[in-house]
Amino acid sequence: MAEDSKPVYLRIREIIAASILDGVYQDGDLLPSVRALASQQGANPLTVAKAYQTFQDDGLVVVKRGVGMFVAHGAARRLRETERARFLTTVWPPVAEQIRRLGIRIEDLDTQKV
Amino acid sequence: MAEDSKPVYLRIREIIAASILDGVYQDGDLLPSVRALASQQGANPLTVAKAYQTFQDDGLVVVKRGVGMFVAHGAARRLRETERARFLTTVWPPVAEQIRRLGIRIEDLDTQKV
DNA sequence: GTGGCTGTATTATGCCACTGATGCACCATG
DNA sequence: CATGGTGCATCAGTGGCATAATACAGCCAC
Repeated sequence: MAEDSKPVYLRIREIIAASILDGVYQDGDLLPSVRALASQQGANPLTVAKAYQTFQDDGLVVVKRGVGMFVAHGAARRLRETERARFLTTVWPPVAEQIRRLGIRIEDLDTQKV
Repeated sequence: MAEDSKPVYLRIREIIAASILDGVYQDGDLLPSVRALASQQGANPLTVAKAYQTFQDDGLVVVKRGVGMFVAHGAARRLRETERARFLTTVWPPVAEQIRRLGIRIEDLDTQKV
């Protein structure tokens, strides 16, 4: 009843973004091919391509046609900044309101463990 | 690019839930009619009805056909419990992970103000 | 140059959630 | 019983998403 079943291409986008943010793929690294990631995730190559497309639009990945997709220069830093801004302005406010409304204490939330 | 554009019936569901949790409508109170809430929210009556339907399924609102919808007995308490459980198991974990991944400090988040 | 790997364009199809318009069933009030 | 308010069932339209089957274009190692 929540937001579990999001579009596949957005799910895959988050997987890629998380990998970049966590440093699995660093500046200049070669990313998994659309076909490889597709078969790994059990999705259609075009769906994966659609996920990659969103990063291309933001200039976070560079395409070398015939070779593959590479992490753009400073992608992790830029991605972290934009995601951080998006989180603070879009994600957090409703979450905070829900915390207040439900009477949840901050101490009850594991903020270190995860 | 986040979860801003959710289905209308879920948006309206949240509005109703928030009103109940905040005590705007208490046990036994008459809720706004589907048509009234629809015109107020600029939505279709059926869309509002679909939102109300989710509450009926959980026994949180009682329908008196030809009269209106009423807040069920103990609805606020039960709603708070289920929403709290859902928040802790479904909503919070990914949020916490994002906080960690983005390197956001808890002190940066307004948890009192909102 | 050939084979094999990349990303991409094209077209078509199926699916499902969401939304909407209309009409009907029910009830309180006078 | 007539009126005007309820909720609800039915049918249909729309759009986004995912998949599929091809085919094409670029690059590299051999």
